[in-house]
Amino acid sequence: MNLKEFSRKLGLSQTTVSRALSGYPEVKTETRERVAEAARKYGYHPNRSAIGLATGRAGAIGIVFRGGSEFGPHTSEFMGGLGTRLEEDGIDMLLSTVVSREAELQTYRRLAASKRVDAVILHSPTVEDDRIAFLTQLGLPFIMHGRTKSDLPYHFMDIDNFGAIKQATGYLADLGHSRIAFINGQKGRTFAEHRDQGFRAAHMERGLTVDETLLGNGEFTDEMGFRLMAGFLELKEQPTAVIAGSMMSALGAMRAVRTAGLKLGDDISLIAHDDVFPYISADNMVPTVSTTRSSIRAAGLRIGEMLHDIMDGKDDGYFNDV
Amino acid sequence: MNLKEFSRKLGLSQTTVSRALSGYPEVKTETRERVAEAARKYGYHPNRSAIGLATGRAGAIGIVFRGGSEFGPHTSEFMGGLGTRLEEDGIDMLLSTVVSREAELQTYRRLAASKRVDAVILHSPTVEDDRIAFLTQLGLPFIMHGRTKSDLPYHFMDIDNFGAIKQATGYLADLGHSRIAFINGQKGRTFAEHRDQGFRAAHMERGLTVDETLLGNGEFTDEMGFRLMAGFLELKEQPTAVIAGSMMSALGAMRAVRTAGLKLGDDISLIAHDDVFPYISADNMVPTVSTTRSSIRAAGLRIGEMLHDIMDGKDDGYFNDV
DNA sequence: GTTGAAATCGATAACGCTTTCAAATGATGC
DNA sequence: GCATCATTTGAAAGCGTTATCGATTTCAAC
Repeated sequence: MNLKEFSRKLGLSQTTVSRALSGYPEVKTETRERVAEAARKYGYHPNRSAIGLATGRAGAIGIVFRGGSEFGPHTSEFMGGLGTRLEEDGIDMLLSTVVSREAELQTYRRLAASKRVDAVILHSPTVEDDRIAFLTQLGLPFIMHGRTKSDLPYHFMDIDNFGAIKQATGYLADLGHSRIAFINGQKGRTFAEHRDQGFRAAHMERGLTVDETLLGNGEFTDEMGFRLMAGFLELKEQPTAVIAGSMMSALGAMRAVRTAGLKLGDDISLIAHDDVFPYISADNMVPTVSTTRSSIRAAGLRIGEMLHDIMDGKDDGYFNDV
Repeated sequence: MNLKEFSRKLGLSQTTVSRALSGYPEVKTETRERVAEAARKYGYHPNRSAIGLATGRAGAIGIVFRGGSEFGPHTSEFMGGLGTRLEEDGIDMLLSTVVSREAELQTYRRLAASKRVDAVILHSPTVEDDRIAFLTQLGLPFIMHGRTKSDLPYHFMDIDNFGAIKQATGYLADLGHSRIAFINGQKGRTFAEHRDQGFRAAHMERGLTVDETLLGNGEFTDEMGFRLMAGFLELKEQPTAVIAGSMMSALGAMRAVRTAGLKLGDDISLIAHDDVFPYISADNMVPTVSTTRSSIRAAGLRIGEMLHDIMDGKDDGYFNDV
């Protein structure tokens, strides 16, 4: 059923019905209710393509994933939060999977040119992220989940990675640990750099020196956690504590500790910093202090909120931390 | 830039350009190439809303997630595979998150009525799944990932859950185990029922009887794996082997075994059946036999393939296993 | 009663594409 | 050369909305 037919059923013009449905003020309350009622009854929903063509807005936002492998549990949680918020405004989420960074940019270009989305969300930023310049130049609005260095102003939403790791490190140091290992994220990623700085800051504040051999970078996988931890344990001077950057690397690190015949909690203390995983219980880290959870789901909700405002034209006031 | 402007630049009519770009045969090869070249050069991409309006096709498929919590690693892998395939046809994936089954159906109604998607993908089927009837009646094409009981014909894509668990169970039984525990998925889910049948079939073939107290159902979480396993270990007659339905429940089960002071591999054998998780190494299950991986990513690819055909009108021949 | 402003409503022109049908061009056979 | 047919191009009519005006109704105030 289309507007024409639907409005004829109501004995009203298309214009009035359209206005009633879109919440414009110049329609009598009584009329509006009658229209809404009929829409429910007949199950009328305006054709989204037609709306898009007439308004120039797609009513959707885009997210591009690279390799599909970025599609981990962090992402899942994030999407859940984001989707919940966007649902309220009737905005859909368009997903694209892509193989390279080059292809990612091409996708943005396509999405923008074909007007499939009104904005995109960027994730997994690197320290120098060319997407900012690209999208700015393209004129496609975006919000970055995370942060990067940029001369251009841009919207972003980030958590305090620096503070979280600084706090965790400080906690261990205050317990008397002087040899603390750190399994950090991939080198080049902004959050990893920030965490690194937090790690160092905690040391500096206490007059401790950082042993560079106790620092490791890599993906947040079980595998990488194992490899890095195993490496630390082979050092002449083993660490007495370790901070894992995610639940996954913590699992791997635990395995390495076990394999080495050591006991977690007694021989080595472990702190896992991560966002909430509903399907992995923190109890899995039994002899462990798990700190600083910053629900990534909440971040999704918040970005949804920002998106809403940006699409409404309220384009300012978001160039800062949350 | 729109078609009008773009075609003027080329000195051709909109008709010809449109045809050239959409691959219609009645356009000279030379002309087609000239158009393609110019499209690249100027970055012209047809407005998707306009195409949708003119053709009646949305160029997108929809997937609805409930609660956002269904959005686990299985899903991630699946989406990766699916997206890769759809990309080729320029079809996008539309995600919706929703809170209840009722809301899910409403979403399908909206997506269909507003012509936002051409088809949807159903996942996590229950034994009696009302979505089949609903969507059939709605006239919205769909493919179910998994299977359900239904009088109506429907497209689906499933793996051999029965066979996988039967094989795993048989393997353990042939090693001499007679008390095998089974941590299965949620009761009511089709795949869980199929797996249950496989478990029983393996016993039956060998003249073994199934001890119902060694069967457990629940979500595939670490937590649930722990709880069920801990329960099994409190029985007078403990199991000597256990099959975990997923990596997550296996992790929980391992924890329960450790907590009980037992040693995996010596006191208890464990088989984890699951699809490939790129970010959890199977090594984490050290003393474990991990069998039967059926890449869920491949399932995504396959469904993308089916979708392609269905949208092309080749609507038959898919009512069977793959 | 009039009148003028405010509140409602409607006719119609976009929006950017596809597609039908007609026209033009090119090739072929005699 | 010319009729015939195949090949290639174009003009114009939709597709289902929104948005811009203009028209009508309502109603309080004179």
